[in-house]
Amino acid sequence: MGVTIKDIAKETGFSVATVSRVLSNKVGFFSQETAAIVNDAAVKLGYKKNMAATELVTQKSSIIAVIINSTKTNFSDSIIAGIQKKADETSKRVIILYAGDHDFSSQQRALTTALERPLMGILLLSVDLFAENLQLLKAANVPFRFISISFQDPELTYVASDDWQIGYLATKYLLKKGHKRIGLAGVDIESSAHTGKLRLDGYKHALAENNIIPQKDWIQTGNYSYESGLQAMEKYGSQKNVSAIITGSDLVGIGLLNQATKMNLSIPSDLSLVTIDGTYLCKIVQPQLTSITQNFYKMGYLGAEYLITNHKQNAFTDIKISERGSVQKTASNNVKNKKD
Amino acid sequence: MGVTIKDIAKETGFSVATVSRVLSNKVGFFSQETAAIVNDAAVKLGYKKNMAATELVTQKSSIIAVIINSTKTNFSDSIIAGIQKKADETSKRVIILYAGDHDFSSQQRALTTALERPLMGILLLSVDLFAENLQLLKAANVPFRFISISFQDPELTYVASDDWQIGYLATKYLLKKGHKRIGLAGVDIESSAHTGKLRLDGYKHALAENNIIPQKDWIQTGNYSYESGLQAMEKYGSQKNVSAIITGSDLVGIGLLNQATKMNLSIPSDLSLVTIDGTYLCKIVQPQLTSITQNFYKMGYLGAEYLITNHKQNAFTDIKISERGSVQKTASNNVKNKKD
DNA sequence: CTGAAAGCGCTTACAG
DNA sequence: CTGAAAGCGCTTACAG
Repeated sequence: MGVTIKDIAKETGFSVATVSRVLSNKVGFFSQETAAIVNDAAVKLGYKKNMAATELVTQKSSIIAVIINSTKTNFSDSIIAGIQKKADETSKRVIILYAGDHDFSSQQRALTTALERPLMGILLLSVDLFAENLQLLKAANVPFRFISISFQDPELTYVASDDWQIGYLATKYLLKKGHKRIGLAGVDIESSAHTGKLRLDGYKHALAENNIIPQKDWIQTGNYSYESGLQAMEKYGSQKNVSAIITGSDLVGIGLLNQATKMNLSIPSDLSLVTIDGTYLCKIVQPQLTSITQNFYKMGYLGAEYLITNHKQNAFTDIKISERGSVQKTASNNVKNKKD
Repeated sequence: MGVTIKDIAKETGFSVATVSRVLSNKVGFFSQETAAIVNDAAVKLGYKKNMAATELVTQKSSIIAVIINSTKTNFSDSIIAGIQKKADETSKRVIILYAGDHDFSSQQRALTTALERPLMGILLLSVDLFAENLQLLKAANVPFRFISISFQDPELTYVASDDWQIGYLATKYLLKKGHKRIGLAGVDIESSAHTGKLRLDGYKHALAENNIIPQKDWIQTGNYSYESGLQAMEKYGSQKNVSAIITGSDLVGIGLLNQATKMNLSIPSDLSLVTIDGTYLCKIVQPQLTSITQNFYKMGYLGAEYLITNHKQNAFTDIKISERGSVQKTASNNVKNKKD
């Protein structure tokens, strides 16, 4: 159907071997004149390389497969931008595969689609793999790395934020603002990734440093979704057991914000909010949300780099506090409203 | 490296031909017993088909490449979900390629990555292709179809909403609510896709039916972005030349909403808003935005279907009005505030 | 610097 | 129902 190197060989009188060498730029194996003739012919005939053939014979590929959840992880765009950047710099190709919304067969489909062809490696963006699918991945003998979530399992390398530090930092920040009754909402502590658990630990550690023992109802777990935010706020209730809340994601933060408004609590005067992620969503709500901001772009960039260079270590990317409008300093009125 | 059909042939004593037939399920070409033996061996050896080889020999592929902008098109998830659904139903594979943010070389990279291998077809999600890249695509002799934007060029088939109807419907809706000074903000009328122009036409048509001639400053074009919304609202100013505004996308609507708040205008009492798209963003802002809601999931589903079945016609998916909290009925106070 | 030839892992007429 | 063989479009030792 299409134009092949054979056609170019015929057109130019060179052998397919020479044409191949020119076209895949095996420097030193051809003269400039030959190259010019072959390249001209290629353009003239509208040649396009069939990578299926190349991949078959070389048994490798310049393709990085990125597997992502189809759920609203509004930060994946930044991660992908980072991956794409590194890929461009190193002449790699990026294809993206949707793995559904924590759905076993969608995950498997994505994985299979990726593994069915030669691949440079696989990057998984906050995909919490089912055990069987993880086996599939491990067995495939293809380099892979997780991005934005971390694991205990030493076989599972990752680039992520230091989630313990995130929990710790957010809590310290609120403590410094005078808050003592600080909630944590919407983090997932059931997942096989230990992101949520780490954040919880960091949070507890910071509180402990200030001799505060969190009440049970200060911690409202969830799954990082908008709905988790709504539900958490309902649980907190309007009695204001807490004066500030750390939310597990921007969407949780917004859910909490909206539910609070519905309960006639106003942010930040009645309740302070610090959200984890710091994506554009923080800026398009009112008030804008103060966040522990993750460097998603860098995560992608570094993830791709480590995959390409076959680096084996885990890595953390930087986090920072972005002050916007959802946290208020509080002095002593903390204790006043305390119910217990 | 990996296990091949040759290994299975050796293991089972059958020829590679037979193994191939079983594994690719060429019914009628093998007995059940053979199938059982071969399949068992495949599982036992951990066989994984090398699609590069299959694609090379069959000269075709079950892969649908989806090309999307890396910008915040927050509806692409729904479209992709629709595509994925149809693909699953018909045993097709979906790979996604990011085409950057209206960037020539990113577009080209995405296109090339796709075209470099056998492909079932290409779906382009609101990608406004540069002329040269469009040539590349047309020349490639691979079926393709645009989703969510439409064109005049008969070679460019699409599945989208009827954008004229969107403009018309939104305007009619506001007219029915008593508004007479109605703005249109954030639509792009420069693009090669004529989405923006169509919406503008529909808007004008509806106004004309009510003998209203839009003032020049009622129409503030843009590029569907959050910033377009902010800027448009600044242009409208607080004098309230308009009593209601139709916004070209949810992000435009939110930008407008936030800028209006900053200008001490309250929605909907001072200004009504109808946004076009109706994604989840409409529900996470306060007040929630009334929208002309597009059926993105269906767009994806239908787009994939038409691509697969080689259907040549364009198609429109349904639109509907989703009433939330950003439009107020107005009786006569329209004219009072009018400046001119 | 160039070419002839083998081979990557599959599929599929053709013959039986 | 099964097998031998050709071939998809490339790459790359090997020989010159």
